[in-house]
Amino acid sequence: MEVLKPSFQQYEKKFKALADQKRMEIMYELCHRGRLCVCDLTESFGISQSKLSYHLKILLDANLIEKQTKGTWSYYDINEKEVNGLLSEELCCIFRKTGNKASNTSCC
Amino acid sequence: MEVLKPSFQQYEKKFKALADQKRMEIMYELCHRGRLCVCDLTESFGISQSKLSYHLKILLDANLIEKQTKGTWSYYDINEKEVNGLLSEELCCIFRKTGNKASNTSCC
DNA sequence: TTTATATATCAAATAAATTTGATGTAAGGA
DNA sequence: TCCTTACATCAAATTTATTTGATATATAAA
Repeated sequence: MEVLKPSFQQYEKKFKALADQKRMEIMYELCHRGRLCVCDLTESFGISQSKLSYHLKILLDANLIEKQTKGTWSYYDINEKEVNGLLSEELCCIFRKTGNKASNTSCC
Repeated sequence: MEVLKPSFQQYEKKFKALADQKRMEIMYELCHRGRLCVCDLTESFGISQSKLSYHLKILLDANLIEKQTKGTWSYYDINEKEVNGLLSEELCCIFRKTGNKASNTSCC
Protein backbone atom coordinates (compact mmCIF):
# COMPACT_ATOMS: atom_id res chain seq x y z
CA MET A 1 0.00 0.00 0.00
CA GLU A 2 1.41 3.28 -1.07
CA VAL A 3 1.44 6.31 1.14
CA LEU A 4 -0.46 9.15 -0.48
CA LYS A 5 1.51 12.21 -1.30
CA PRO A 6 0.08 14.75 1.10
CA SER A 7 -1.25 18.13 0.13
CA PHE A 8 1.53 20.45 1.09
CA GLN A 9 -0.64 23.52 0.94
CA GLN A 10 -1.76 23.23 4.53
CA TYR A 11 1.80 22.75 5.72
CA GLU A 12 3.00 25.66 3.65
CA LYS A 13 0.58 27.92 5.46
CA LYS A 14 1.71 26.71 8.85
CA PHE A 15 5.42 26.90 8.16
CA LYS A 16 5.04 30.31 6.56
CA ALA A 17 3.22 31.47 9.65
CA LEU A 18 6.05 30.25 11.84
CA ALA A 19 8.74 31.63 9.56
CA ASP A 20 8.88 35.07 11.09
CA GLN A 21 10.64 36.23 14.20
CA LYS A 22 7.82 38.42 15.43
CA ARG A 23 5.29 35.66 15.04
CA MET A 24 7.59 33.24 16.79
CA GLU A 25 7.87 35.67 19.65
CA ILE A 26 4.09 35.83 19.81
CA MET A 27 3.95 32.04 19.95
CA TYR A 28 6.62 32.00 22.62
CA GLU A 29 4.78 34.58 24.68
CA LEU A 30 1.47 32.74 24.42
CA CYS A 31 3.23 29.52 25.23
CA HIS A 32 4.62 30.91 28.46
CA ARG A 33 2.01 33.34 29.62
CA GLY A 34 -1.08 31.61 28.26
CA ARG A 35 -4.11 33.36 26.86
CA LEU A 36 -3.43 37.02 26.12
CA CYS A 37 -5.35 39.89 24.61
CA VAL A 38 -3.98 42.06 21.83
CA CYS A 39 -3.29 44.92 24.20
CA ASP A 40 -1.07 42.70 26.39
CA LEU A 41 0.91 41.73 23.35
CA THR A 42 1.16 45.28 22.06
CA GLU A 43 2.74 46.21 25.37
CA SER A 44 5.14 43.29 25.43
CA PHE A 45 6.47 43.90 21.97
CA GLY A 46 6.31 47.64 21.44
CA ILE A 47 4.85 46.90 18.08
CA SER A 48 2.06 48.83 16.40
CA GLN A 49 -1.44 47.51 16.86
CA SER A 50 -2.22 47.07 13.18
CA LYS A 51 1.02 45.21 12.70
CA LEU A 52 0.21 42.92 15.56
CA SER A 53 -3.28 42.27 14.21
CA TYR A 54 -1.76 41.39 10.87
CA HIS A 55 0.61 38.86 12.40
CA LEU A 56 -2.04 37.39 14.66
CA LYS A 57 -4.27 36.88 11.66
CA ILE A 58 -1.58 34.94 9.87
CA LEU A 59 -1.09 32.66 12.87
CA LEU A 60 -4.84 32.30 13.24
CA ASP A 61 -5.39 31.45 9.58
CA ALA A 62 -2.72 28.81 9.91
CA ASN A 63 -4.65 27.43 12.85
CA LEU A 64 -1.64 27.65 15.12
CA ILE A 65 -3.46 29.90 17.56
CA GLU A 66 -7.05 30.25 18.64
CA LYS A 67 -9.13 33.33 19.25
CA GLN A 68 -11.83 34.04 21.76
CA THR A 69 -13.77 37.27 21.80
CA LYS A 70 -15.18 38.78 24.97
CA GLY A 71 -16.80 42.15 24.51
CA THR A 72 -14.29 44.33 22.74
CA TRP A 73 -11.39 42.16 23.80
CA SER A 74 -9.83 39.44 21.69
CA TYR A 75 -7.95 36.75 23.52
CA TYR A 76 -5.47 34.56 21.75
CA ASP A 77 -3.89 31.29 22.79
CA ILE A 78 -1.80 28.48 21.36
CA ASN A 79 -3.69 25.77 19.50
CA GLU A 80 -1.95 22.93 21.28
CA LYS A 81 -3.29 20.13 19.16
CA GLU A 82 -2.07 21.68 15.92
CA VAL A 83 1.27 22.80 17.26
CA ASN A 84 1.99 19.46 18.86
CA GLY A 85 1.15 17.68 15.64
CA LEU A 86 3.54 19.87 13.75
CA LEU A 87 6.56 20.53 15.94
CA SER A 88 8.94 18.23 17.73
CA GLU A 89 8.80 17.63 21.45
CA GLU A 90 12.16 19.33 21.68
CA LEU A 91 10.41 22.60 20.98
CA CYS A 92 8.45 22.26 24.16
CA CYS A 93 8.85 25.44 26.18
CA ILE A 94 9.40 27.41 23.02
CA PHE A 95 6.33 26.91 20.87
CA ARG A 96 4.70 23.87 22.42
CA LYS A 97 2.97 23.96 25.74
CA THR A 98 3.06 20.26 26.41
CA GLY A 99 5.63 17.57 25.92
CA ASN A 100 4.95 13.93 25.37
CA LYS A 101 1.72 13.33 23.53
CA ALA A 102 0.64 10.33 25.59
CA SER A 103 1.23 11.78 29.02
CA ASN A 104 0.44 15.32 27.92
CA THR A 105 2.73 16.70 30.58
CA SER A 106 3.64 20.33 30.71
CA CYS A 107 7.29 20.84 29.99
CA CYS A 108 8.05 24.17 31.57
CA MET B 1 15.51 29.26 37.11
CA GLU B 2 14.22 31.08 34.10
CA VAL B 3 14.22 29.58 30.69
CA LEU B 4 16.27 31.70 28.33
CA LYS B 5 14.41 33.24 25.45
CA PRO B 6 15.88 31.43 22.51
CA SER B 7 17.33 33.09 19.46
CA PHE B 8 14.60 32.73 16.90
CA GLN B 9 16.88 33.50 13.99
CA GLN B 10 17.91 29.89 13.52
CA TYR B 11 14.30 28.74 13.62
CA GLU B 12 13.23 31.44 11.22
CA LYS B 13 15.68 30.11 8.68
CA LYS B 14 14.43 26.56 9.07
CA PHE B 15 10.74 27.38 8.95
CA LYS B 16 11.28 29.70 5.98
CA ALA B 17 13.05 26.89 4.22
CA LEU B 18 10.13 24.57 4.85
CA ALA B 19 7.54 27.18 3.95
CA ASP B 20 7.45 26.46 0.25
CA GLN B 21 5.66 23.73 -1.63
CA LYS B 22 8.52 22.97 -3.96
CA ARG B 23 10.98 22.65 -1.13
CA MET B 24 8.56 20.46 0.80
CA GLU B 25 8.28 18.22 -2.24
CA ILE B 26 12.05 17.99 -2.33
CA MET B 27 12.08 17.00 1.33
CA TYR B 28 9.34 14.47 0.71
CA GLU B 29 11.21 13.00 -2.21
CA LEU B 30 14.47 12.73 -0.30
CA CYS B 31 12.58 11.29 2.62
CA HIS B 32 11.18 8.48 0.52
CA ARG B 33 13.83 7.81 -2.06
CA GLY B 34 16.89 8.65 0.00
CA ARG B 35 20.01 10.34 -1.30
CA LEU B 36 19.44 11.89 -4.73
CA CYS B 37 21.46 13.94 -7.14
CA VAL B 38 20.23 17.17 -8.65
CA CYS B 39 19.54 15.51 -11.99
CA ASP B 40 17.24 12.95 -10.37
CA LEU B 41 15.28 15.76 -8.81
CA THR B 42 15.19 17.82 -11.98
CA GLU B 43 13.57 14.86 -13.68
CA SER B 44 11.08 14.22 -10.90
CA PHE B 45 9.86 17.76 -10.76
CA GLY B 46 10.16 19.11 -14.28
CA ILE B 47 11.67 22.19 -12.74
CA SER B 48 14.57 24.16 -14.18
CA GLN B 49 18.01 23.31 -12.92
CA SER B 50 18.88 26.77 -11.64
CA LYS B 51 15.60 26.94 -9.80
CA LEU B 52 16.26 23.60 -8.20
CA SER B 53 19.75 24.66 -7.17
CA TYR B 54 18.28 27.76 -5.60
CA HIS B 55 15.81 25.79 -3.53
CA LEU B 56 18.35 23.17 -2.55
CA LYS B 57 20.64 25.91 -1.34
CA ILE B 58 17.93 27.29 0.91
CA LEU B 59 17.31 23.89 2.44
CA LEU B 60 21.03 23.33 2.78
CA ASP B 61 21.65 26.69 4.44
CA ALA B 62 18.88 25.87 6.88
CA ASN B 63 20.72 22.64 7.62
CA LEU B 64 17.65 20.55 6.82
CA ILE B 65 19.48 18.63 4.13
CA GLU B 66 23.06 17.54 3.62
CA LYS B 67 25.20 17.58 0.54
CA GLN B 68 27.86 15.20 -0.65
CA THR B 69 29.86 15.82 -3.78
CA LYS B 70 31.22 13.04 -5.94
CA GLY B 71 32.94 14.18 -9.07
CA THR B 72 30.57 16.48 -10.84
CA TRP B 73 27.56 15.06 -9.03
CA SER B 74 26.01 16.55 -5.93
CA TYR B 75 24.02 14.22 -3.77
CA TYR B 76 21.52 15.53 -1.30
CA ASP B 77 19.81 13.85 1.61
CA ILE B 78 17.70 14.66 4.63
CA ASN B 79 19.54 15.80 7.72
CA GLU B 80 17.67 13.48 10.03
CA LYS B 81 18.98 14.90 13.27
CA GLU B 82 17.88 18.43 12.47
CA VAL B 83 14.55 17.50 11.00
CA ASN B 84 13.69 15.19 13.88
CA GLY B 85 14.56 17.90 16.34
CA LEU B 86 12.27 20.32 14.59
CA LEU B 87 9.23 18.42 13.37
CA SER B 88 6.75 16.22 15.15
CA GLU B 89 6.77 12.47 14.93
CA GLU B 90 3.45 12.73 13.13
CA LEU B 91 5.31 14.10 10.14
CA CYS B 92 7.17 10.86 9.80
CA CYS B 93 6.84 9.60 6.23
CA ILE B 94 6.43 13.12 5.03
CA PHE B 95 9.52 15.01 6.06
CA ARG B 96 11.03 12.78 8.72
CA LYS B 97 12.69 9.51 7.91
CA THR B 98 12.45 8.03 11.36
CA GLY B 99 9.80 8.01 14.03
CA ASN B 100 10.37 7.70 17.72
CA LYS B 101 13.60 9.26 18.83
CA ALA B 102 14.53 6.54 21.29
CA SER B 103 13.92 3.54 19.08
CA ASN B 104 14.86 5.39 15.90
CA THR B 105 12.55 3.16 13.91
CA SER B 106 11.75 3.87 10.33
CA CYS B 107 8.13 4.84 9.89
CA CYS B 108 7.43 4.08 6.26
C1' DT C 1 43.42 19.15 -25.39
C1' DT C 2 38.80 19.55 -26.72
C1' DT C 3 34.20 18.54 -25.50
C1' DA C 4 30.32 17.26 -22.79
C1' DT C 5 28.00 16.87 -18.49
C1' DA C 6 26.55 18.34 -13.79
C1' DT C 7 25.87 21.87 -11.00
C1' DA C 8 26.36 26.66 -9.09
C1' DT C 9 25.98 31.53 -9.46
C1' DC C 10 24.53 35.94 -11.23
C1' DA C 11 21.73 40.02 -12.47
C1' DA C 12 17.36 41.56 -13.95
C1' DA C 13 12.45 40.92 -13.83
C1' DT C 14 8.59 39.49 -11.30
C1' DA C 15 5.86 38.23 -7.45
C1' DA C 16 4.79 37.97 -2.63
C1' DA C 17 5.05 39.51 2.14
C1' DT C 18 5.41 43.24 5.40
C1' DT C 19 4.99 47.86 7.18
C1' DT C 20 2.69 52.15 7.77
C1' DG C 21 -0.78 55.30 8.83
C1' DA C 22 -5.53 56.09 8.24
C1' DT C 23 -10.08 54.62 8.69
C1' DG C 24 -13.89 51.39 10.10
C1' DT C 25 -16.56 48.74 13.47
C1' DA C 26 -18.55 47.19 17.46
C1' DA C 27 -19.08 47.03 22.46
C1' DG C 28 -19.36 49.36 26.83
C1' DG C 29 -19.56 53.23 29.84
C1' DA C 30 -20.86 58.15 30.85
C1' DT D 1 -26.98 59.33 22.58
C1' DC D 2 -22.20 60.40 22.53
C1' DC D 3 -17.52 59.05 23.78
C1' DT D 4 -13.91 55.91 24.42
C1' DT D 5 -11.56 51.70 24.08
C1' DA D 6 -10.09 47.48 21.61
C1' DC D 7 -9.41 45.61 17.64
C1' DA D 8 -9.74 44.77 12.44
C1' DT D 9 -9.14 46.22 7.81
C1' DC D 10 -7.48 48.87 3.96
C1' DA D 11 -4.47 50.91 0.30
C1' DA D 12 0.00 52.55 -0.72
C1' DA D 13 4.86 52.15 0.04
C1' DT D 14 8.54 49.25 1.03
C1' DT D 15 11.06 45.10 1.59
C1' DT D 16 11.99 40.38 0.66
C1' DA D 17 11.70 36.12 -2.01
C1' DT D 18 11.38 33.75 -6.38
C1' DT D 19 11.92 33.03 -11.25
C1' DT D 20 14.33 33.36 -15.50
C1' DG D 21 17.87 32.91 -18.75
C1' DA D 22 22.66 33.49 -19.25
C1' DT D 23 27.13 32.45 -17.86
C1' DA D 24 30.77 30.25 -14.89
C1' DT D 25 33.22 26.28 -12.91
C1' DA D 26 34.84 21.91 -12.32
C1' DT D 27 35.19 17.10 -13.46
C1' DA D 28 35.48 13.51 -16.57
C1' DA D 29 35.49 11.39 -20.95
C1' DA D 30 36.91 11.33 -25.85
